[in-house]
Amino acid sequence: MLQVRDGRLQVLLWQRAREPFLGAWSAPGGYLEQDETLEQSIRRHLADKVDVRELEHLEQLETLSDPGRNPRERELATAYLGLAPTDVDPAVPEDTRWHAVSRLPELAFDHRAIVLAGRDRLRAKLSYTNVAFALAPLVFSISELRELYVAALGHEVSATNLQRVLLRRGVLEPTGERREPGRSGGRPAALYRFRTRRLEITDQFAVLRPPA
Amino acid sequence: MLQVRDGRLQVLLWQRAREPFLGAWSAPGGYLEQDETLEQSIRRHLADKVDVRELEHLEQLETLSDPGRNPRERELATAYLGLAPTDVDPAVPEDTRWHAVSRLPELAFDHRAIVLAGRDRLRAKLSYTNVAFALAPLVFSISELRELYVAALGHEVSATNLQRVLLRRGVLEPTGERREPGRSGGRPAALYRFRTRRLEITDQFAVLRPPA
DNA sequence: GGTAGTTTTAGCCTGTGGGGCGAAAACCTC
DNA sequence: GAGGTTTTCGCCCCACAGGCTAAAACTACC
Repeated sequence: MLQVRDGRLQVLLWQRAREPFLGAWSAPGGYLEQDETLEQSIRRHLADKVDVRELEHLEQLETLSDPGRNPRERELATAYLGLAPTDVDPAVPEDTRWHAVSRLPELAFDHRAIVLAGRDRLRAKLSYTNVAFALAPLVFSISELRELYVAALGHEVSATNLQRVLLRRGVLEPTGERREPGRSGGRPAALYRFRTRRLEITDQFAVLRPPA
Repeated sequence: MLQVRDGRLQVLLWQRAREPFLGAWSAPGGYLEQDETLEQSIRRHLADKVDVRELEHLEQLETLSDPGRNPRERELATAYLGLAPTDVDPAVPEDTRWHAVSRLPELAFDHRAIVLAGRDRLRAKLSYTNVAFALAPLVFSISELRELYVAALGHEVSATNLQRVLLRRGVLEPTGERREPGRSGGRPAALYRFRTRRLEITDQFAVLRPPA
C-alpha cells in the first residue's frame, strides 16, 4: 500500500514478531480463505492494519512462486499494489509504520522486490493512465498535483507541461473554484479534479519524461 | 501459447476429455509440483503438448482466484503468455489444435478471458517493447515483419513507418543480406534481425497506432 | 498606495517523432 | 525494351512534449 506522505512515496509495513524474519518488516497480507478471491483476501488482511475505505486503487502485481521464498514451508504469494490519496492519514497499530520507498528497512521474504515492483508499476502507469487520481485528493491545484508526481516519479516535473498534458488528454477538468493564496501571496491557484476516478488508459502513450 | 499462423494470430488449445467442461477447449496447463516455480510448471505441462524449445517468450499474466471458476473444487490458476515464432510448426497430439484468437471455440473455465488477456498484453507490448522478436524468425524482411504486426494487432500497419520506427529505436539491425524476389518480381527485400532477442522496453512510449 | 516579492497561468517557440504520400530503385515477365 | 510488382527512400505535415518568458493575480512591506 503506497501513499505520498511528506512529499515522499511511502509504503505501509509492519514488523514481524515471529520467525522467520523476526524483526524484519513485511507488507500486509495473509492466507487466502476458501471462499474469497485474492482481492477480497488482501482487503481483509489490510483491514487489520488500516481503514481500507481509504484505498482508492488496488491492482494485482505478480504471483511469486520460488520454492525457497519462504525458508520454512512452501508458500505462494500474489502481490497487490494499493494506493491511497495524500490527504488521509489512517490510524495504524503499534507494529505498523510508513517507510519511504527510497529508504527501505530490511524486508522479510521477497517483499523488497514486491515493493519496488509496485513502485515501478506506479511510475509507469502515471505516464499513460490517470492513476494519479488514487494519490490525489478530490480537488487540488496543479502545483499540488505536481508535488505528487515528483514524489512518485522521483524526478522533477514541470507544472506547465503537466497541466497542458493532463488537460489536453481530458484527464483533468477545472472545478471553477480557486484556492486562497497563503501568507506569502501569489496568484490564487485554480482547482481541478479528475474527470473520472476509475483507471483509464490514455491512447497516446506519451510520457512525462525526466528532464534532460 | 500464441503464434502467427496463416497470417492470423492463433492459440494452442486442447480439447477436454473429462468433466467439467467435457468437450470444451482449454489452454495447456496443470498442477504445480512442490519444488518447482510457476514458470517451470507451465513449461513442464506445455512440454506434454509441444516442443517447448520453440517457445521464445514466456511471461506471467494474472492469477485468477474466483472461488467459482472451477465448479468442482476450489482452484487458483496463474495464467502465462507464451509466444512462438512463425517459422516453426511443432508437432501436436491428437487432442490439440491451433485456433484463431478472433474465432475462439467454447472454452473451459475462464480460459476465454485468459486468451483475450494474453492477446491484449501482446498487442500493448508490440508497441513499446521488442516482443516481436518472439513472433518473428531470426531473419526477415520488413514486409514479412509487417504481416506479423498486422496479424497480431488486428489492424493495418504501414511498412514504411514500421521500418523507420524500429530502426530509429535501434530495435532492428540490417543483416546486409537480401531476399531473392519471387516469381512476380519486385525489388529484393533487405533482411533484418532483432538486435537483441530478450525483452527490452523502449523508453519512448510512442506507438504504432491504428490508421485514422 | 506604490513597489517588491511570490505563485500561478498563459503564450510562444522548438525539437522530436510518427503518419502519409509519392517517387525512385530493383527486380520480374513478356 | 515495356510494363508490372515489390521494396525502399525522401519529403512534408502534424501532434505533442519541453523549455522559456512574460503576464496575471495575489500578499506584504514601506
